[in-house]
Amino acid sequence: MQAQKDAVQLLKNAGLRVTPQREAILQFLLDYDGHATVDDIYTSLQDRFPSMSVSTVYNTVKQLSQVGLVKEIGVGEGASRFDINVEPHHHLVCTRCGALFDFYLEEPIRLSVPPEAEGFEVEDYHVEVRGVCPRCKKQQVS
Amino acid sequence: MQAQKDAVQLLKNAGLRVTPQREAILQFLLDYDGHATVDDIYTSLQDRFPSMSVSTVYNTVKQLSQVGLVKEIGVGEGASRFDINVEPHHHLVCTRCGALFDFYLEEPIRLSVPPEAEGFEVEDYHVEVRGVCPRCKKQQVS
DNA sequence: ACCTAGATGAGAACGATTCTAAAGTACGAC
DNA sequence: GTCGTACTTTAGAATCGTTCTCATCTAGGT
Ligand SMILES: [Mn+2]
Ligand SMILES: [Mn+2]
Ligand SMILES: [Zn+2]
Ligand SMILES: [Zn+2]
Repeated sequence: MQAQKDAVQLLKNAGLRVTPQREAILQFLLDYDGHATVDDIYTSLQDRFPSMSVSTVYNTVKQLSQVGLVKEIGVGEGASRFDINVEPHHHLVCTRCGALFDFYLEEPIRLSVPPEAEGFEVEDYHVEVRGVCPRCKKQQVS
Repeated sequence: MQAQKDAVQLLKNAGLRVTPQREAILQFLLDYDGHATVDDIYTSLQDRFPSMSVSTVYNTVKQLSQVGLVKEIGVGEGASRFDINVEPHHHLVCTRCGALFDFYLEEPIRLSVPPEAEGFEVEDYHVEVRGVCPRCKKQQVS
């Protein structure tokens, strides 16, 4: 009885037109275990959509973000990553290999806003924890 | 008796060669109230160094970061910003105008690391709070 | 079946950053 | 003070991720 993660239905519910490319991109993200870049998506779908443009991937992930089906994560260097996990959560970033891991805060942050930002209206926040992932730690020389 | 923020001395102490460009860039950041981009620095020093290359600014801020004299802040879209405030602190980012404000956490975060990231070695972290700054709130239509 | 707002595809354009290679300079050694 | 050399600067090309343009195509309502 649990909500089926059907790409077509999700698109329809979001009020987006269902195209083969959109369906494939959303399905890819639903199946993908991790935080895919546009290029990850693009290359993975080359076989099935040899003529799909990289613009289409950009357009699609942007719209999926706008309707809240995915979340864009821009950490450190390089390309944005797209996260099918849209719950509020945060990320560990490996400074060696760029790997990303989800994590959750045990309690929400409490911040002291400086006078010059008095009245700042908080929408949301994201914590980026940098460090060395277990895999890179193992391979370390030192 | 307080530590003089002399650009030349800071460079020497950091073991960096003192060049006019470096001195000017570091001095600019010391005087600048905020979070300057490479282009901010570059354009502001055009008068004094008409032939300075943008590469020099990139090279210099990278080295200043490496020796810990400045901190590179990469929030959201657009160009990196460079922060002369190297104490651990975090940022409010205006999603309308891009303005950046410092803030401090009242207490350090406590995170629950998922099993697949077991053993992740934390180096540091940065909290990016998105929202609407007081100025943009005032100008708002709604 | 038809119409049209919206989507796609190819490639150009863009902004930020890095790279390259040649010419210039800081600074330690003498 | 002069010299040598390792480091720095410069201009421009190159790269990377992303956005834009516009002609063609199509999903989905009528
Ligand atoms: Mn995530
Ligand atoms: Mn700051
Ligand atoms: Zn790693
Ligand atoms: Zn603002």
